[in-house]
Amino acid sequence: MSASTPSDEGSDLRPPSWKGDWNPLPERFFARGPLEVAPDLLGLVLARRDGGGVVRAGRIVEVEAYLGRDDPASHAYRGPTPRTAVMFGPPGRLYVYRSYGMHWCANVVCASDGVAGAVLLRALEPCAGIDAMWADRPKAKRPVDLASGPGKLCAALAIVGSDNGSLLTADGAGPRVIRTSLPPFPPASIVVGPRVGITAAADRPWRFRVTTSRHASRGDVRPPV
DNA sequence: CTTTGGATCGTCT
DNA sequence: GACGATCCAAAGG
Repeated sequence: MSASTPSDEGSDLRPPSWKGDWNPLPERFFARGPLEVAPDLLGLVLARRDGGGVVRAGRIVEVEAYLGRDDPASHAYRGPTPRTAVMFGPPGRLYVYRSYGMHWCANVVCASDGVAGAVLLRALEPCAGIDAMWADRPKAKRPVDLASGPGKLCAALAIVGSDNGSLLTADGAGPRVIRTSLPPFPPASIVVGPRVGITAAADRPWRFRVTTSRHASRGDVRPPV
């Protein structure tokens, strides 16, 4: 009809009905190049159970691929250092670093042992443990503020420096990447663009995000002049 | 809605 | 000593 219809995308108004599936992805999922792993992460769930049994979880809606020695924007570009050692280790771990002296950011380590590569987790659509997320994101005003950015995402899931190097493929508590019964995002809803917040190699289109989710971070870069 | 500037400190030069 | 893979509040349209 011609009458204005309210936008009923649905996934923004209510959290997706995650059924509590707990199937951590195996190491072979991560043992590929970051450019292959990054788009495959969209629609999967990042989850963690903390000591109190509270489960926090959210669908991944935005990521960025960071290569190793070939990528001037990567922390691994100039070779391993104490900070970046995890990126050069086996796949399926979490690489956590501190950003601007204040925030934590989390990456999934890819590729093979000895080869650096990672995917930065940039935004989640919260599914579970939302009360706990609000508690750890006191400055958030709207639900889309809870995890729409790499620093916010870590705060929402209580990811901190001591999670650096943790094994994503294990059973049990801790951060995990989980395949769920939620339907995947259709390929047409995934868009590719330049990475956010970098100066080196800023033209490489290695950011992947789900356009139909409003939980992705801002930062679509202006068109080139 | 957009733009701007400040916070804050580990890491590497 | 400089620089961030960021976030937020404030101010202007």
